[in-house]
Amino acid sequence: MSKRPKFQTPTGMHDILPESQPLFQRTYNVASVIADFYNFNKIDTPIVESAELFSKGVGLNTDIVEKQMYTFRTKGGDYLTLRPEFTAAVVRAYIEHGMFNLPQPQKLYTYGPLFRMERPQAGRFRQFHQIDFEVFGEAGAVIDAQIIQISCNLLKELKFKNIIVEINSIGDNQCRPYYKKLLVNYLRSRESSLCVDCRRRVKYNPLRVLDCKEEKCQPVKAQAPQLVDHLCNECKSHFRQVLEFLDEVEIPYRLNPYLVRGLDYYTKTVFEIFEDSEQGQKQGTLIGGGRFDGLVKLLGGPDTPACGAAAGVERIISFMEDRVKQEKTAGPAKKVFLAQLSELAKRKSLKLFEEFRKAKVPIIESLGKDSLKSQLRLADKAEVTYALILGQKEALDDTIIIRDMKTGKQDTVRFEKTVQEIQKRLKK
RNA sequence: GUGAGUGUAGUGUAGUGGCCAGCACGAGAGUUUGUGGAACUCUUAGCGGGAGUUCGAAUCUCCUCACUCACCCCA
Repeated sequence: MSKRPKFQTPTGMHDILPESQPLFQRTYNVASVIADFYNFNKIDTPIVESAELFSKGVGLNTDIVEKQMYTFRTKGGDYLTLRPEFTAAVVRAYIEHGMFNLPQPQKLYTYGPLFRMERPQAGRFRQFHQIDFEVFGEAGAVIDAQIIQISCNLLKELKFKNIIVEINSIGDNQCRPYYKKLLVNYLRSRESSLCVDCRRRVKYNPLRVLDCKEEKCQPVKAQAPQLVDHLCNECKSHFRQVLEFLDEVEIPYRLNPYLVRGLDYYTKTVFEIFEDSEQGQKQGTLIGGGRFDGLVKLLGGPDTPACGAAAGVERIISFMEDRVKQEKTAGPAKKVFLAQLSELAKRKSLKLFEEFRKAKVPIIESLGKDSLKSQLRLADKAEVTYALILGQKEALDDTIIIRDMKTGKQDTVRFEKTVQEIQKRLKK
């Protein structure tokens, strides 16, 4: 790189430059249209929340809370945290505003920046964006399926072709504790065959062992008791129903008994959606989510079932980038360029520009430039259809030249008819 | 937090101990008088930083910083 600039974006954080704005815009637009169709209402929550909201909501011994939160102390002595995820914040809002008193279900969506202090790498940043959907007050398996369907539709609308849903059920407070015991007992018996990390995991987060990619642990994993086999009746039938609904809407899914998510609040259904390709493997989860029936109560609200999903905007966009390179990246092309020459013309140009604004005709100016040549060069680069040339002579005569940039044909028209004349020509 | 790799103008690159660190694209100005797209000319701007080895360092060593990638975990 060049001489290192004095100021740079902090590690893992990025400027979203003009050229990538259209992609973000498009993604958010598609999400909004979908959210609107499925009757989700938009909500925005603050970027900072009480630190405790996340430690309690997400879970004290999750990685996110343990080492990834940006937490700071206010003058008053409160601890605030840059939100590392949406769900806890949206749940807080749901409770705080008594939305449980409104007709259920309440469907909410939001999008914006999130912060996690991890080492950045492909598809992972310290400031990143998610689009988040949450449904409150509906316990039925249809909702789980619908959330997954919405997630898939979002990707489909953004032209993803080979997406695959991985799904699992991690039970609820009835069956999970029992299963955990079973698993721990099993793992203890095989402890010597586990990798170093997993031996530690057995103690504080045994489910995570199922996630381990160490070769050493694979055989142990393979023989481990599976959660699916030990679900209570309710969870079992819930899971079966979710799958039946997915079959119904023909969403391709893959059962992954090892899918465990890193956030403590999940119950029953958990899922992750990937692009089914090599790059997809590297980039990781595009959309992840699941049911969290205990969270509202945990955070002080009434016992309320809920289910949601969150989409990683940067990850989605990184797939779209290659595709979009083929398409035209330029924004809507402007059609008219205003070139001027001399002080008098400059003054009149300033006024003329305003008339174009009032008429809502997009136009590019070049008031800072003096030579006509460089102005026309700009007009050429901008690929406009017409250039307006206002020189000393025209300014004095109250006329203006309209140049057709394609044919090079020029007409002189009355200055006060400029906007009118351009509008007429653009209509053709 | 652990490990690996990379670091030359705005961008992409050449240059592995020694001639003013080249090239391309970009950007800006211009090639007689007020007219773009081509050509030509000029300008612009760089060895991430620091220390060391050496007569001499972009090049070797060390430190540091940054970026990238992987582990972990996740969107």
